[in-house]
Amino acid sequence: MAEALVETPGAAIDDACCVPADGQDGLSGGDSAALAARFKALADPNRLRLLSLVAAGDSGEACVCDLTGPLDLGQPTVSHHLKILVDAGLVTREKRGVWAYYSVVPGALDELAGALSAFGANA
Amino acid sequence: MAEALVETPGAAIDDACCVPADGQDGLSGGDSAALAARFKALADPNRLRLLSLVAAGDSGEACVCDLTGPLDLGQPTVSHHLKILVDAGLVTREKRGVWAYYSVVPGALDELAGALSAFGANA
DNA sequence: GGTAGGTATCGACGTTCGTCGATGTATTGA
DNA sequence: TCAATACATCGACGAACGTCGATACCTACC
Repeated sequence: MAEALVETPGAAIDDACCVPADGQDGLSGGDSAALAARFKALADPNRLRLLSLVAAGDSGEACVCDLTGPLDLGQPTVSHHLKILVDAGLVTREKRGVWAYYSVVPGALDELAGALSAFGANA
Repeated sequence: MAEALVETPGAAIDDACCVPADGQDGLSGGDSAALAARFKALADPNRLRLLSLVAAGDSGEACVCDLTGPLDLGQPTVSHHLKILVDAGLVTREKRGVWAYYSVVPGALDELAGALSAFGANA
């Protein structure tokens, strides 16, 4: 890191690039797919706001009717986004009576944060 | 930039759900859009593998020809994905001679990781 | 039983995304 | 000068996504 200048031109420039391929450096296909699936659940502004609202809820939870108002979205759309967050393993659904309460899965976001930090640690 | 996460903790439950939570509890629209834009850049398995390969490169950098092989993608597609990562501010492009070297922006992924941890801290 | 309210699911629509082949641009070497 | 290489851009195609209205499901209350 921190070496901007290249090696001397001319000599090592013939086939200097395109050498590595020394085994599988990066993520495996399965790992990248699993990670990407969870990042995809976070790749929407409304879902991020849902997650924020749920985490800021009274005891870390909120019901659908609390979430339709601040988002300017219809109730089916909010329910759809919540299902995506549940399928990604980021929030859980608990039905109490008529209402459905959503809460953030403990550690799920920290796990993703750790994966991100691991990327930067290599640089 | 994307700092302020949540304030104004929710109100107490009366006898029912749906207390409108008058203020803006969660992320603002702009913050959520900015965060979602960067998560969207991570929401693809091939881009995650690109990021991993770049970070695992020789001095934290790699050129396009190093990346087309392990990914089973065409060169235009790899270039397209790299452009998305550059536009998201996650990697930088530096052209040296004929080759274009990509490297991970220091701190960019840690910033995202911090935003994720802030979500979980509220639960 | 019947009614009312909260939530999930379904079908459809327009938009965005991922991928590719073809082509353009820039740099190197003969 | 010309040819070759490395990379970016363009145009197009199919698939997936976000949103909505309509509707079905389920629980509570009369």
